[in-house]
Amino acid sequence: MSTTPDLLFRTLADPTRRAIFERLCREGEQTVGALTVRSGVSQPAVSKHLGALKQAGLVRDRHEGRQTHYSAQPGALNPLIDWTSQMAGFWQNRLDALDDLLKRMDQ
Amino acid sequence: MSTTPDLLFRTLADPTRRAIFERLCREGEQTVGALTVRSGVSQPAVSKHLGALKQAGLVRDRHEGRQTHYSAQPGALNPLIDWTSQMAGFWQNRLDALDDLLKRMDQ
DNA sequence: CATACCCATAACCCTACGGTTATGAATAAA
DNA sequence: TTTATTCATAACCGTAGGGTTATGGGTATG
Repeated sequence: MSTTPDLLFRTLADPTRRAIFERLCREGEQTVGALTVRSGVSQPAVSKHLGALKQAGLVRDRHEGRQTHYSAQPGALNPLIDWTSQMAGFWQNRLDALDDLLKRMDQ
Repeated sequence: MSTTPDLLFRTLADPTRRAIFERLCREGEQTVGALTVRSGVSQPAVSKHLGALKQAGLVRDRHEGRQTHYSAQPGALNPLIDWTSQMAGFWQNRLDALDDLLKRMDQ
């Protein structure tokens, strides 16, 4: 039983937020300041996006002195993977059923 | 090169719309009227969602008399699958690099 | 022809939410 | 201790978009 992918889809729907998550996946742990550079938005905006990503379980934070390091938590993508393969599975099942039907009609 | 999953994420982010797509995947082709029943929203709302799904390539429509039949187009999920495995891949690469580093330090 | 049905579109409303600036708490540096 | 830095939160604004009702075009039915 996979948990609902609802929050995951909503969280990843925003391009800016998804870009931040992609950077964390590609480049590993980053501070808020580092993520703000070339994000195209202000530091508070980045903080809010990181908050949303954290609530969705997509990132972890680690405090060190006055800076906060964020890192991706890729296991959180599993419900998404489950959902897509489930959808593909339903499709395949109906294809198999159609195949069966055609075979029986063929006899 | 996978096409951008942006439109896909945005389209699937809405629960009502995603529920319609799920029904089409599970139960196969449906008319707008059939989809409206138990969708929890009005017929125009369903039509708008189907329009969005169609624009994202997630469904196809087929006109027959005065009714329109919609069916899921699961191949359209491929960019999503590509994106998730790419993210998982970046993660794995960085893990491998760390592993290498630890091995070299161990010598 | 008149009527009923199915769907799409238009016009509108309202909320969610992504952006901003302002500010403060916590920590490092002078 | 004073000053500077880093981040999070608050308060606010504007817009995108999902909901509704109203309506019309196209097709089947009486």
